[in-house]
Amino acid sequence: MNIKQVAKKARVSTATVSRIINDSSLVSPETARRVWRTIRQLNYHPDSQARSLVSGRSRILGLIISDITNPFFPELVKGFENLALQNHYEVILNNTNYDPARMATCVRRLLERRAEGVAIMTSEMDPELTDELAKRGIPIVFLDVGSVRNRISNIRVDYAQGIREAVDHLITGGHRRIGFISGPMSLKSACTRKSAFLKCWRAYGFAEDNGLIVEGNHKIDGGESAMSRLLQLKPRPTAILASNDLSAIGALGAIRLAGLRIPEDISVIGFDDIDFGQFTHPPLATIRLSRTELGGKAFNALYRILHGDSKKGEEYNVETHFVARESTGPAPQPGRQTQ
Amino acid sequence: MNIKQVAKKARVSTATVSRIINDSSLVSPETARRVWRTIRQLNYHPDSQARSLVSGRSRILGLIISDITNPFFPELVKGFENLALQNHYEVILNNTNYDPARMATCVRRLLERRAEGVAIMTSEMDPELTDELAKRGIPIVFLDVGSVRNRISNIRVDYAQGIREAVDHLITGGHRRIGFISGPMSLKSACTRKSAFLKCWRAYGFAEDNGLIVEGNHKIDGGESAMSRLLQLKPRPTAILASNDLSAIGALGAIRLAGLRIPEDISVIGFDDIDFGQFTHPPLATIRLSRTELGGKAFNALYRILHGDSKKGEEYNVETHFVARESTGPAPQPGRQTQ
DNA sequence: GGCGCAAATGTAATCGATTACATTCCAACT
DNA sequence: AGTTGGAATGTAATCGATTACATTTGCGCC
Repeated sequence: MNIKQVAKKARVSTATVSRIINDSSLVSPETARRVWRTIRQLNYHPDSQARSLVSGRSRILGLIISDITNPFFPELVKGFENLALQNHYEVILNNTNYDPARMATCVRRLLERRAEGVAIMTSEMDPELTDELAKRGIPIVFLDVGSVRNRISNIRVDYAQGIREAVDHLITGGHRRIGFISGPMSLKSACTRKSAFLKCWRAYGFAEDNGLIVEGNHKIDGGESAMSRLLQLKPRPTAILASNDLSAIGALGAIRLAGLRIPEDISVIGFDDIDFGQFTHPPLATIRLSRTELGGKAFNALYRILHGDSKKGEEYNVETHFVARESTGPAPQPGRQTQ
Repeated sequence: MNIKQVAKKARVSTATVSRIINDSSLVSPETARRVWRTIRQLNYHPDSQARSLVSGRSRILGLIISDITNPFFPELVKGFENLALQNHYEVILNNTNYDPARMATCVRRLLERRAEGVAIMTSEMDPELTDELAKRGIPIVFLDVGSVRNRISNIRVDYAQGIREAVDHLITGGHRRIGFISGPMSLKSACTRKSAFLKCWRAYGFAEDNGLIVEGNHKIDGGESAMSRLLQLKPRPTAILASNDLSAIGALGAIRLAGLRIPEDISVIGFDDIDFGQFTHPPLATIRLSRTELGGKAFNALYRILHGDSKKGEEYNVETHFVARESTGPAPQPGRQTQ
């Protein structure tokens, strides 16, 4: 079922069939109709490998993430993929599983498949690997990476905005002792979030009190243990900001386990706005980061480079915003603090 | 950076380079070393499109699912992908978003990419589309589809086993009125689960009481509203089985909202064993369906067909098992039922 | 020394498309 | 009538690999 068989059956040359598949404008309408009928009859599907071999365009994009089972990523993938498919690109999804060696494998495979562009959101990125890609002129878009090398585009996440809104909200509610549960410091994105928090913190003139910042692991159990450490502080923090929603959900559990009430005793705010946050008890206030938008912007960045509408190395921006839900309330009166 | 340039630089023919890339046994070790050095120097990566064009093997597998943002799927994808990558296959992931038209697009794209095999776990599968694939001899594996046409392999999920274990557990605890929150009846998998429950139900000699079976939507909000309907029954059910964990989590919320305690007033059991279930309050008992295993078996089924180790149309099996957690307990004494 | 054989390597056809260039055909214009 | 031009279509080179078949080389043996 190749182009020759179609050409033969329709009594035209392969060139004509090819023209019809790609752009019928150079072919008489009558011939086009006849050939289309043959194509349908034979159920012909052009071989994209052959097409891209000669055209030099694979119509494949790579998307490299850490781990699809991390609830942060599915929406991002969906946002990227939907746009890609609409624009007739195929997406090859790569999970590095937080393993640098696997990352190298991913890049090699994308090179062999002749991917036209690559979007990357992982911590374990060896600069040599990006050079591999860059050397071949393959556009790269990083998502949420602090410092970006020359000629590599970046989608910045404006953490500061959302954090400012959240802290404003807490301060308006009378909170002054705010704890922070960070992600694992081995993860670049966790560091970025922590330093955005710290920066906001200092901007409010608060002293940097290390006891109020504890490290979790961006998972629920890490949030639980981080929170139980925070609960031992005296005076206890009246509000908690977590580096992601999973940590915050863990914190909810630890607080409840300690016999305290949310938000009467402690307010909790997460980060990301994963779906589950709406259904925790109480529903989790959070800072929304639209991952669909993040994925979509990553695709657009690549698309614009591939179509010459923009240069490599541009910066894009995704905003974050505070989402109020029932897990925050006014600070408890100092005297009434239980325990 | 193609094979010719490597051949030229290493002063050998392209055939020799090709042999070295694929299987050096026909080449003198000395030449092989020299050519490998050149390959590394030039940073040559063979073009997989060209390779598969002539070899007739794309080393691409398709994986078609409904929606990656549904927490059921990420682990399945991971299980499939990990094995595929280990065996040097590339995976093209397709989300149909529950849209039959999009499903058709997915299949067409996989045909054009000359995928060597396709694994499918969706409801919206038009038999014409599978025929398209089957006609071209592309092996297909369905995951968890009730009735399967000839020459199509199937990974069966043994729902009965897990449900039996769960119901046994409840009955041992004295429960006799057990409600069931089903998924949307528009989804084939939801129907399969419901009928497995009903079958088990009848096997225990219980009368089929339609009031005890209400339809949710496999999401949290649907579980909430289904549960609040179940709470209006008199006498109220003392235990609930849900068609998936999200529905069960919704049920937990509705029960708490009604001022009842879990498990003292009502026991709840979910289905799937998603990660979140461990962190609900109380932790959610569930019926575990290993999605990693499901994905892995799907790959193995395809792999064995592609390597001639098995025929098309074989059946595989994935077990399900009850996982006890704190959301179940003994049935409340009839007299002591509140409200 | 010549023959045969195996190991090492090369030559060229091939996969299925695209596309530059060539050809054919017919209408319009001088 | 002859020339021109453009529309429609065809011919054949090309993309980057693999591989059947051909060739070269070197060694052992009689």
